[in-house]
Amino acid sequence: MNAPAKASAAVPLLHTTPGFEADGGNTCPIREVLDRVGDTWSILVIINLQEHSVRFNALKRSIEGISQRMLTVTLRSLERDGLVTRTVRPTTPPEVEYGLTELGQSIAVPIASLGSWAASNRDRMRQARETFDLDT
Amino acid sequence: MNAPAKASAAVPLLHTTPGFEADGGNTCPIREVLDRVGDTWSILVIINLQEHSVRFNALKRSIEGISQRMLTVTLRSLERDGLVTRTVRPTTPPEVEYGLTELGQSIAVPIASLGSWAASNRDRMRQARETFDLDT
DNA sequence: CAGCATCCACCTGGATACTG
DNA sequence: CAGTATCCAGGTGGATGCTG
Repeated sequence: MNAPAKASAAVPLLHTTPGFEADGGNTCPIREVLDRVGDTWSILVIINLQEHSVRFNALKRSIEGISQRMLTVTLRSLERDGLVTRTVRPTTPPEVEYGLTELGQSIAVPIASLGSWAASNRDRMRQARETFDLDT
Repeated sequence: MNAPAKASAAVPLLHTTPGFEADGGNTCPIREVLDRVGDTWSILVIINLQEHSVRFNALKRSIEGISQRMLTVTLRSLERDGLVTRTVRPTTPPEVEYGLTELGQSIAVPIASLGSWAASNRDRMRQARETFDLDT
């Protein structure tokens, strides 16, 4: 997909798994990414934009429970990180369409695989919880 | 920090991507999983346990910046969710080993792929940020 | 329609001190 | 060694009301 050319240059590896190098001062890559995308709504927004661009209120309707404020904040943050595009058509009333950038599309892939895991295993996690809480 | 066990019901699909179904009342699977694993330390702990079991203080040393409290809390939470095992050997001083369950090993896979993405693309995200902030 | 502004309750996680 | 207990600052996100 993207050129991983300069990969192992800068960061000293403390772990073998890519993306989890701890380095002095800098957070490891995956923490940095999760700090931006690991909030309550970002991932849901990304998934909802994966197939096609969507307008603000349509997006709001498709993500159950999200407030207007949080949708705005989340979209702004994703746009800032280069994952989402914002297109305004100066009609009346205005139409604003949000879509994924190439970068946004690419992160949707690993996110989707985490989603698959979640769909297959959340019941197992729930059961583990109940069992654990019984022993308390 | 306790969540009373609530109803688990059949979930209607609202989106096509597995793991992202929105449903009334129930959170979609991936949000439920991220609510447990998306905190500051869980993922780092999982990765550090992936290769072999590790004792408490060794784990603490290998995760830069984690406090004793947060390591305890995180491990307890992961154990509760059935991702981590805790083995106590009643020696003096006590030895406590933490390792991944089968479930824990399986989630490490999608997490690792997200880690790869992060390693390859965090620079792009950083650049997007800088560019965005300049226009503001 | 697509926001922004404000106020605020809650939760996360850091610092610190003490224990079997 | 492997925790527990307590206190507290800062951030996250909900509710509400107003605008071009």
